[in-house]
Amino acid sequence: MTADQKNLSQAEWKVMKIVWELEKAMAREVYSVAGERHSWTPTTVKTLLRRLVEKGYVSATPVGNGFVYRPLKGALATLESAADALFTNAVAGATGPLLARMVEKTSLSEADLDALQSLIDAKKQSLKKPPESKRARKPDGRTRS
Amino acid sequence: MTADQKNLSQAEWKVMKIVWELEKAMAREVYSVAGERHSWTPTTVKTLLRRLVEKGYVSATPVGNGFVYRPLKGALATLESAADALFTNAVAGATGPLLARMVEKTSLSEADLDALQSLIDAKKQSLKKPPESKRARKPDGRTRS
DNA sequence: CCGGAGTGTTGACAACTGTAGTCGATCCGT
DNA sequence: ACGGATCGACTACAGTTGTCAACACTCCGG
Repeated sequence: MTADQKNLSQAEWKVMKIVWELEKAMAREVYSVAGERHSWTPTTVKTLLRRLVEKGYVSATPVGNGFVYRPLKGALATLESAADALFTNAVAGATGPLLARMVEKTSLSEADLDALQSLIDAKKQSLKKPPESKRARKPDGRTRS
Repeated sequence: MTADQKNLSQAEWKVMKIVWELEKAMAREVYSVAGERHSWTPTTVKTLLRRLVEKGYVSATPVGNGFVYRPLKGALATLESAADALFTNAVAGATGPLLARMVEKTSLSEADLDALQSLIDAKKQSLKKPPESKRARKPDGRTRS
């Protein structure tokens, strides 16, 4: 599915980031951004770009002499699976503190914070109330004790 | 620093996880756990273990014919820097949703949730109150009322 | 004291990464 | 139409990673 078989290497991630940022990027742009951001020669970027196409992360639609590169996988989804992998390596019990640190050192918008808060509230609820499986109960709120 | 120059590869992470779990592990144990967990031959594990020692992630104190392996870097710290790297690859604005997803799909204890909640509350505060940054109100007294 | 069992060391090797040069095709301005 | 600027394809190459087999060494039980 939206899953990615092939993993990205660090350098590839950097290029992907640029592609995601540009949304639809022409070689030139990618080269220059990558150039000043990582001091990579154009050739290096070309190679990485090619590998990304091979791995199916970006599409290259021909236009003019070259291509226009476009991300095929969403940034969020990709990051998510990377995060998943990370948590897989986490020793049981370390996930909590880990998340805490991450929340701590990441600058978030108010909306993000709100979202997280509700998430947490919800989780707390399902902890208190025994894992009654599908709490189909639509959040009509007032669970009033 | 507690920082790690060398990065761990996936396979290495898996071994590290075992070492962290065992806390102090003898070859035998690592081999067997790794064996049934990833169907690796002992030799493979030996190699990984050696590389981990080289990279400074585990110590090998001689005992008997072999060694006792012990983690040198804490699991949390290591995970943390991995998480850091991950966020570095994140496109601006994706961090919030990413964290949300992570919190969502991770099972957390009540304590963890509480911790996160306070973190979030704190963050919200500092957002509302102008980023007056270092409000290092040091009790040198007389802030004059 | 000896031999088997368990360990670490070496050596291998293919695939994947990080970086980049060279070359021929192509496009645009003049 | 021509030449310079671009661009992608191909090639290269050292270093890292994933997996192991062979071999040599040490320790314990008999």
